[in-house]
Amino acid sequence: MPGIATMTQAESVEKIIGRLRMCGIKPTQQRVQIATVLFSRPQHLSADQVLEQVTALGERVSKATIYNTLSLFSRKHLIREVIVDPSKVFYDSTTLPHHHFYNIDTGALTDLEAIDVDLASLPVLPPGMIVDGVDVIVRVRRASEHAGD
Amino acid sequence: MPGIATMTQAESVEKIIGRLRMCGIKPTQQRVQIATVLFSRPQHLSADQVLEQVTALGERVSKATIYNTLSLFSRKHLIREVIVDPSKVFYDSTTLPHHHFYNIDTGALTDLEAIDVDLASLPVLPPGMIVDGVDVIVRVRRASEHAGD
DNA sequence: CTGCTTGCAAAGGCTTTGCAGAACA
DNA sequence: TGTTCTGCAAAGCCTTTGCAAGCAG
Repeated sequence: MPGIATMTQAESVEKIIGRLRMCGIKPTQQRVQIATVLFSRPQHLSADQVLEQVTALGERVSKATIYNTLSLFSRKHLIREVIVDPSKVFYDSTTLPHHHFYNIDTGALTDLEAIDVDLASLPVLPPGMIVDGVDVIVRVRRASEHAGD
Repeated sequence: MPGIATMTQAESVEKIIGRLRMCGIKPTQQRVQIATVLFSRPQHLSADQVLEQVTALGERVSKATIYNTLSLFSRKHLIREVIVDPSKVFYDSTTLPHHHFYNIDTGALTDLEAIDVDLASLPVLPPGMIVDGVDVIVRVRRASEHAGD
């Protein structure tokens, strides 16, 4: 165990393993490391940032595995993909329903829980279709920013 | 003027030029062609689809120009970028406020106007920040679809 | 005419893939 | 021990960029 292990709740490794198993995910070493980073606290991370943080923990996981694992976790609803920009996919470690602020200027993504989306007013879905999720992204920017070029 | 000009309201070319000028966009031939495609009816098109439709009109516009122009139009708020998937950016020719259904299975994007987003409940924004836009994407899929792998 | 635009093709960034070796049950 | 996962590197896709030639006002 690396010396910096105490920087996150490394002691909850067992909990993380349980969580993975509960979702039908085989808890390999890399997956546990990635999950440890994701669940150390609620946050939004890009694939690259996940890689950086795993590396910062003194572990080595390949980029391919990062992508595969994040994709697997999303598919299993362990985390949620938040798409704010064509080339900026974040993985949100909080699966509780909430929405997001996206700061266009800085690229920062923050949580937003006080917004109401009236799902009751949804039109009737085509037969056999179900709602998989609702994403609300409030894009904000500096007021003084130039809107055009 | 190509013979297929009547397939869309080619007669509104002047209106389109006016619209571009009103937004401070120099109405070049390519831009008018692209705008003609976009505004022929309310729709959501990817860059590639715009290129296809322009080509279908018998015109030739380079891919680079398609990208540059769509980006310019968005920046000038003539159209709106809708990001539903990391590699699926649509350009919405309807700028009236509305939201979207995204069919995960088929990739189809459709309009949705009956949803209420209670913007009044937005938390206070940091000073100097303004809301640039609110995107609501309701992701739907076939009920029988397998959720995991 | 002068500057902005276009087009081509190459470069760029992020993500996926194929296959051999390693790890897990 | 068999299957699944990992890592590397190459390939892939979409988008952006640089530069010379062309169009708009």
